[in-house]
Formats: sequence, C-alpha cells, structure tokens
Amino acid sequence: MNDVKVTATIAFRLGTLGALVGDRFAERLAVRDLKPKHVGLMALLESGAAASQLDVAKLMHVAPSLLVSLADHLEARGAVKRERDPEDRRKQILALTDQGLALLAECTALARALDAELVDGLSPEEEAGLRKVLRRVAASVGLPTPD
Amino acid sequence: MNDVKVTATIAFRLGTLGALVGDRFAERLAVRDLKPKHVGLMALLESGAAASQLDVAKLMHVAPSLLVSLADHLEARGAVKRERDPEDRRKQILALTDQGLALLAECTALARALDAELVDGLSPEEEAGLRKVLRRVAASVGLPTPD
DNA sequence: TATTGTTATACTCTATAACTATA
DNA sequence: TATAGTTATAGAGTATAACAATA
Repeated sequence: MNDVKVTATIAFRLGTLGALVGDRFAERLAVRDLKPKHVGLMALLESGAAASQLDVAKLMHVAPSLLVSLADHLEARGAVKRERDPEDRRKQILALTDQGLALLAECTALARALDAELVDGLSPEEEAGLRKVLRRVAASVGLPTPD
Repeated sequence: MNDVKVTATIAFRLGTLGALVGDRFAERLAVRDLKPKHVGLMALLESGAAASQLDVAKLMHVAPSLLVSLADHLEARGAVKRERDPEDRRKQILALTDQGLALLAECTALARALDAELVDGLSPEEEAGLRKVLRRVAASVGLPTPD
C-alpha cells in the first residue's frame, strides 16, 4: 500500500510553509507599518490589472469592506490616491502615487532579501525551477501572475 | 535596474499560494470536523517526533493553550488518547489511537487528491522537483520533515 | 521555585449585514 | 432597483496571562 505521509504532500507543505513564510514577511513589513495584503494591493495597482475597489477586492479574494480599510491605510500614508470615476461616480479609482511606488520598491527589496534566505542551499537550477513551478501553480489556481 | 516584481518573489508567492491552498484543504477537512492543525498534530504523533504537549506545541509553533484545545477535540472523537507520564506526572503523553490512524489516512487521501489538482499540467519531473525543493526549504526553515 | 498543562481573557483578522450615494 | 463603496457588528482563530498540579 501507498504510505506517502500527509506532511509530504504539496498541499500540506504549501500550507505550513506559506504560513511560516507569510509570518516572516509580515514581521519585516511591520517596521513600515504594513501587512502583506497592503503589498498585494499596491502590486495589483502597479500592474494595472484593476482600479476600482470592487474589482481589486475580487482579484485579491477579500471582502469589499476589507479593501476599504487597506486602501484607507495606504491613502493615509500617501501611497495611493482615490478619485471618483467621472463616468460613474459610484466608483473609486485607486492609483499608486510616486510615494506608493517607492514604498512598493522597499517592500520588494524586503521580499527579495527573504528569498535569498529561503533559497540558501539550493542550486541556481533548483531555484529557477521553484520559481517557475510556483508561478505555474499560482496561475492554475487563478491567482494573478502579472510577471 | 533590477525590476523583479514583488509578486514574483518566492516569499510573496509562497504566502499567497499557501493561504489559498490551506483554505482549500480546510474546506475539505471541514466535512470531517477537522482543521489543518488537527492533521498536523496527528501527523506529528504518528511520526513519533514528540509526545508531551509542550514538545508538540513547540514543534508546531503554536501556543500551549492552543494545543490543549486541539488535543481535546481529537480526544473527544477518539483519535488520540492522553496518559500521564508515570515518571513525571506533570506531563501528558499524547498517542494516536487506531481510530486516529484511520482518520489520519483519510485526511492524507484528501491532501493527495488536492495534490493531483495542483500538479495538473506539470510534467512528472516538474512535480518531483517541486516536492523535493519544497521539502528542502521546509527543512531549512525548521519545519519537521519526517519523510 | 520552576515546569506542565489548563482555563480565562483579550486581541487580530476578516467576513456579513446594514447603510449611503449614485446609477 | 441595482451597484459601488462605507460603516457597524460579529465570528473565527489564536495568543497572553492567570491558575493548578507536580517537580
């Protein structure tokens, strides 16, 4: 009989590893008073994939009410601005400011530093393979992969 | 200048993908009234890596108080049993019952079904590479990898 | 006194529901 | 009436702190 252990499954390992890595990223973002979801929002705006709050909320798989507070927080530090859509004044068009772009770059640097620790001990080929496959899996489950 | 996007980092992708996959796993476990952490606890007991509640809590990176409720839940469904250590009666020795072993096997089957969906579209070599590298990264950040 | 486990409490994150403005 | 966004409220999950039993 096949006795692959549950801890060896991709599902279980992605879950535990994702939680741990997410926590580490969150710790480092905390010094800038940000959370991973703020970074996700900024990245989505930078990619131009969406602009209205509802569209962004759907892509991020979060409730519209949560998006309000994420946007509030980023707006308060000047990283994003909100403008009413002239063609439909119900819509708030979110846009990254220059400050937001700079902040996003700082967060990216933090993530890349974490990456360097995570791939320590892997060969360049293994690292490249991991990046490629993670992207494929992310895309296959419907996550935005604008890279 | 180097403009790798934050969403393309391993850290960000593991975080988002891990959250999504963890949620999917949790959904399927819910029909058995379990959560991923219950599975993690059973797997740890099955591996024999630890037995006292405090040791298990440390390995799982959860608070001792949380371990009490996880163990309570599993004990109530007959999946684990608690026995006082005769040599140190402060310690509760947790052990998986036969029912627990069967329940763990069911959860493993659920995880493997999820795996099949996640690797759909990957070549066997890519899948094997992903498993290998995830295990290496998990081990490098201190996660138990008894496989 | 220190340690193991337990209970009580509080906090963080996020969703659901109610509401406002615009269409 | 329906939709975009906002505010108010509630729930899940987890940690911290206080406590009891044993060492």
